[in-house]
Amino acid sequence: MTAPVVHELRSDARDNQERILEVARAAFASEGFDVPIREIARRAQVGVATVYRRFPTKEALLAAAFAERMAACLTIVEEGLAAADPWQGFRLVIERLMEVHALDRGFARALTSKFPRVFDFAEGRGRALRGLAELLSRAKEAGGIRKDVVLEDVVLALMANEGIRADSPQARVAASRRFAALMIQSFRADPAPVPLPSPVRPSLPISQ
Amino acid sequence: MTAPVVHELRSDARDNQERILEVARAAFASEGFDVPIREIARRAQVGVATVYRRFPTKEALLAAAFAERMAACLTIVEEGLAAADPWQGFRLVIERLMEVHALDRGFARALTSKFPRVFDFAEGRGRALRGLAELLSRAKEAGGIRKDVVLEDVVLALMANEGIRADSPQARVAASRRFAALMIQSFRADPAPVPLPSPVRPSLPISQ
DNA sequence: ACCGTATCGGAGCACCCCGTCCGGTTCCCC
DNA sequence: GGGGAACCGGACGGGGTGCTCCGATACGGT
Repeated sequence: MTAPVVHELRSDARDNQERILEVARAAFASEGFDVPIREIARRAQVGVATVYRRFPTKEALLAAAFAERMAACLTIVEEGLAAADPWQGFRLVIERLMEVHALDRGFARALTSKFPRVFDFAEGRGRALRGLAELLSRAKEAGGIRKDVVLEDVVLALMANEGIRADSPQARVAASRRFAALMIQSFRADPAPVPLPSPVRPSLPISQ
Repeated sequence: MTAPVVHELRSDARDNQERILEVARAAFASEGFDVPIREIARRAQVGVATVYRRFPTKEALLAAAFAERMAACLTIVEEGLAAADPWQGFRLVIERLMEVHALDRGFARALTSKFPRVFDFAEGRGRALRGLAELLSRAKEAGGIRKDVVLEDVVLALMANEGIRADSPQARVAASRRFAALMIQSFRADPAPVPLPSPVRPSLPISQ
């Protein structure tokens, strides 16, 4: 479903495919999904045609590269649903989703971009959103979250998180952590302010 | 300073320049700043060379097109500083800045992107940020905003706002309005939750 | 060791982008 | 209205991207 059939491949072809996927994941994660296929082929020490033989289009490569990220997101949501305290579960899910998105720019963009093609993203995204909706509903019922917060607000927050840029992945994660705390604060029903993680310096040249 | 000299231009050249700027502003606002120069020339009913004659590089055209948006941002900040209640001023500034950014995708991206070249953006951005810092400081002192909120958080919020996508400019503005309210809520020192504007549906296909 | 065949990989195609060149056109002043 | 300078705009060069073709290569069963 996610990875192409590896069974009947020759050994060198299998090695190449694995190397291509590894390289593609790393490239898309750090540089976003506009990395040229040629560049991925070069880094995987492989010809362009070899990439296209395994992944007939760039979109297919993107889908394959992001499949495990999507699985990670679904796992995060399910773990959140399994948490004893729905409020804590919700909080954790937001934090962890934002961290995944911060770690992989390409995945985040792909997720919130509407790809017309096959791309089983729609299905995974739908499942994740349904899980989020359920979690949100429970957290609201338990009194942890304002009643007037809707699922669309959570989506809004996740999209917004994607707009955050920073120079390094670490800086992005730190910024996302702070941002997650701020958003959660604004969702919270309990009026008492919660402590925030340490502030971060975004990539903008501030005051100069 | 912002617009090139118009004085010694022939009448047709002046007309063309104005039409190019108009078209460029509209195009960059609605489609982001990766609109091809050819396309702008076509819409302005002008040859490519004519665009390049007035604006020697695409960056120059961007700078010229965004100059008035930058002025608008500075005006917004100054009006916020002039407000009697620093908290209300801060609130209004955030809301209005986010609205401007939502209305002009290209400008938002240009602002938070670090252009290496001339681009007097750095100066305007610096002034805006200093104003924001002053406003934030006053609002904190007046007790409207949490003491642990720093200027970087405001920048974070503005960058995040840029990540919000929607199908139409109206939808973007509505989404930004909601987002601004959420962020302001999280900055607020007063524990009582404030009402939010009506929820919005982001461009993501939700639950499907 | 050998050979058929799956696989490889670089050259090549079609397209799009930014920015320039130069012959033709238009304005403006007299 | 006429001439010269300012101006226009399509064609062009250089570079980049997704994707394909086909001769060269390497695997692996015999």
